[in-house]
Amino acid sequence: MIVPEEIQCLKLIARMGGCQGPVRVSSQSLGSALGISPQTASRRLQSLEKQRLVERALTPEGQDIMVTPEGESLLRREYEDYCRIFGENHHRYTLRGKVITGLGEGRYYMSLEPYRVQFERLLGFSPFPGTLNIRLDSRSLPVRKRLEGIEWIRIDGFVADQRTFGSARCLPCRIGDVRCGIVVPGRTHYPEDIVEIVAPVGLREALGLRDGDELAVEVEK
Amino acid sequence: MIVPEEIQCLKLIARMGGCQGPVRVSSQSLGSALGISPQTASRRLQSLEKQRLVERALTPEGQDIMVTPEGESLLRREYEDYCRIFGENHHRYTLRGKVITGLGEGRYYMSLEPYRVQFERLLGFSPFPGTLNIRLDSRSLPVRKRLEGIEWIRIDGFVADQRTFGSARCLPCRIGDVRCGIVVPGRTHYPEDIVEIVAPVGLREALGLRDGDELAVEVEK
DNA sequence: ATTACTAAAAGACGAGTAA
DNA sequence: TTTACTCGTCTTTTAGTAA
Repeated sequence: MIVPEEIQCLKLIARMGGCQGPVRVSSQSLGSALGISPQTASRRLQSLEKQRLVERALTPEGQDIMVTPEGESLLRREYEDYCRIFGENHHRYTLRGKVITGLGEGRYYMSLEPYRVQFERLLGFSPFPGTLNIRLDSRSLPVRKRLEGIEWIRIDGFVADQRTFGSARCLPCRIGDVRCGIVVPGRTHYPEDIVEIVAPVGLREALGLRDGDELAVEVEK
Repeated sequence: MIVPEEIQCLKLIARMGGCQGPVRVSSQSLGSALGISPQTASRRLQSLEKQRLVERALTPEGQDIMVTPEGESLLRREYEDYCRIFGENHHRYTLRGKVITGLGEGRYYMSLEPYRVQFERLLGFSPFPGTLNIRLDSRSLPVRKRLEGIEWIRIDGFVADQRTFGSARCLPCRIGDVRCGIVVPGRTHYPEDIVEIVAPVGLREALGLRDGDELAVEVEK
C-alpha cells in the first residue's frame, strides 16, 4: 500500500528529472530535501522500489533512481486530481440564501442617474430600479467573508441637490443565467449576512421569486 | 508542520468543492474516503484548522469545511510542482554515452536507395551514408529499455539482387540541434548498450567527435 | 563518504467513552 | 447519529552500528 509520504518522495524524484532518466541521490540529500532522516529516506526508496514505482541502481556514492511507467502514471493521477481542483470551477464561489424584503432604498438609489450610468458602464447593463435582498445561509457566511479578499468594482459617490451620495462597491455575479452584481454601500456598516443584488431585470418577477425562496448567487473570482 | 497525510486530506476537501464553499463531511465519511478511522480523520481536520488551512463549522450531523486562501495556495504549490513535472520535459528522454567505432555496416545500408527513401520520407531528411555508434553509459540502460515501450517508425525490408534486406525500426531524436534517428535492425539481436544514429550530416565531422567523446541523445516521447 | 540493518524512542492510530 | 477526548497498542522513526 502506497502512503502519502511515499508519493511525496516519488514526486520529488520526478521533479529532479526522474521520469527522463536516472537521477543521482543519496539518502542524506533526499532526506534533507524531504525533512526526514537518511534512514527513513533510504527506507522510502526501498519501499518505492518494492512497489515497482522506481528502479534503483546502487553505487558507492549514492544511488541512481528512475521513475518507472507505473510510478509516472501514479503521479499523473495525482496531477489530474489537482487539475480538477484548479481546472475550471476554482474561480467560482457560490453564495446561498433566501429572498427577503429590504428597506426599499435600493429602488431609490438605482433610480439616480449618476449611479445608473456607472453601473451601465462598469457592469455592462442598465440596472433595474430596485434590488433583491438575500439573507445568507449561515454556511455561506465564510464564503461571503472570502469575497472581501477579491477585487470589487468601485462606484463613485457624487453630490446633488446639496446632498452627498456615498460611494459603493460592486461585484459581478450570476443568478441562474442572469448576470447581476452584488452591491455594498461604501461607508455604512452593512450586515454581513445580507447581500443586495442589482440586475438588468426585476429578479422577483423574472424568476418568480417570493420571500423565503432559496437562491444561489455565483461569483467568479 | 504540515505532513503529506494532511495535504492528502486537504486535497480531498478541495476536490469536493471546499475552495468554492463549505462542504459537509463527517469524520466517518472523510475517514472512509481516505482509508483511515473516523478518529484519525477528526484529528486531521483539527490539525488543518489549527494550521489555518481550513475553516470549520461544527454541526450536530457533521461539519462544514472550507479551504482557506492559505490552504488553497498550499494546494496550488503542489499543483505547480506537478505542472513542472508534466509540463514540458515529461515527454523527453536523455541517453548518454560515448562515441565508438562500429562495424561500418551502417555506411553500406544507408547507401541503399530503398532504405534511403524511407528515411527521407519518414524522418524528413536524407540520411548521411554512415551511422554514429554510441556505447551507452550504464546509467542510460534503463532509459534505453524504457524506449521499447514507445512507438518506433517502421522501416520496411526489401529484396534486391536475389538478396533479402531486413526491416528495421527508427526513433526520431536529437543530438544538440541536429535532428537524427536511432536505428535498430529488425531481426538481429542488437546489444542493448549500443545505439546507432542516422543523421542528415556526418556527425563525427559536424560535431568534431572522436572515439570516447561523451554525447547526449534526446528522444521525445 | 555510502546503504541498510537492529533496537530503542517517538509518535500515530483506533477502540472505547462521554457529551 | 455526531465530535473529540483518553489510553493502550502498534507502527514509524531515528540513533547506533556494520558492511
